[in-house]
Amino acid sequence: MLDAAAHFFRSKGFEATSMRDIARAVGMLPGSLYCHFASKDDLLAAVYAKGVAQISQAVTAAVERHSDPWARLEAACIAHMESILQKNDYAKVVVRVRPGDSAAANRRLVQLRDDFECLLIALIDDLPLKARSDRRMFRLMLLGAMNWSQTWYQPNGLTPRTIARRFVALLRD
Amino acid sequence: MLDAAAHFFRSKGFEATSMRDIARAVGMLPGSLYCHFASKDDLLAAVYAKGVAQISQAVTAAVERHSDPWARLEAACIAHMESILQKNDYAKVVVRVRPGDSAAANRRLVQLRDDFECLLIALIDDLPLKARSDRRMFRLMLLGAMNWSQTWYQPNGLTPRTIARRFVALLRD
DNA sequence: TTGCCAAACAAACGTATGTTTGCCAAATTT
DNA sequence: AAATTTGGCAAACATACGTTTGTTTGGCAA
Repeated sequence: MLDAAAHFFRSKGFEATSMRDIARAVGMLPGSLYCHFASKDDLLAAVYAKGVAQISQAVTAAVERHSDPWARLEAACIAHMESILQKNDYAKVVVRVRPGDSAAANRRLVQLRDDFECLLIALIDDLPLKARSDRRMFRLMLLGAMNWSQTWYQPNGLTPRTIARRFVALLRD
Repeated sequence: MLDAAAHFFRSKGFEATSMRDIARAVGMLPGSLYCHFASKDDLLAAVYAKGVAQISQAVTAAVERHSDPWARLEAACIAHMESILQKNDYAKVVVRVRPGDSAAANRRLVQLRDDFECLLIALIDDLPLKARSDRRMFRLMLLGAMNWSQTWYQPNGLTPRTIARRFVALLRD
């Protein structure tokens, strides 16, 4: 059920996905979904949480393999890009669905996103930048560029890995 | 009617906005909207076109006041950011609504977006970058960072103008 | 064998959706 | 002054929505 929900949320968006879509995909009747989730918003929250967890996990695992601050940031970006562009639907939902799309689950979704962003903040804090550099702006620029890539990315073009590398390179040089 | 539609499309999204919402806002009955627009998708296309036109207009006007390539790009970014963050609802809809949200109007919306992006392409082509630089990546990074700012921007924080300047500065230095 | 419980079914709930129809008054054209 | 277009009203259309209800089923523990 989570898989089906993630699939539709990421491909059609939250509002455009109906409980009937999900039920049909898993071979159940619409009402049966409510044995497992109290509401559509709850279902979204579950998918969203799993998505954030997967991104966080991929990023932390990638970061641990490096010690140089720039290498760690690059590894994080590669992991992030691969997660939201090709890995699976859960991570994609996190970028595609706005927390505000579900008034009921809004707070939980924002909280999940914020938790994840702490990872990036720490990585950028470790960077040897000029004293004047605006690290917050650095983060917002990088994360924005990455997340927006879901809009234009095509599987037959550049790989998520090289896109991530070039983004980091553009900021480093 | 366009104003009301733009307002709801930008604040609630396309799917979550009903024709009744728009009709109520302009003091008409739902059916009366169809005297002016053949469908909800047509209404979106009209709003979207006006939004793209406003951004393009603001950007070209700003660019004309400068001759230095970097100054021109910065002016363009400032105009873009002010358009999509504070000016009016039409421009905001262009960033908020995905062309795919309306299957019927998809092609027209994508076309409009592409037309606008040509402006940025030309500006970046004029930049004195190292020969190896990936200008396409440069553009996607900058545009992505700017468009995504709609997610985190708060009116009481940094102004769109300074955000744009810092984005450009991060890429130049 | 009994009792229980979770999970799913079958069917409907009330409401909201985009859209269509027939009509009418005011404005515009002839 | 007559004819015609325009723009909106009133009401309904058919469908889709998230959710609830009462009931049935399979499996497990006492």
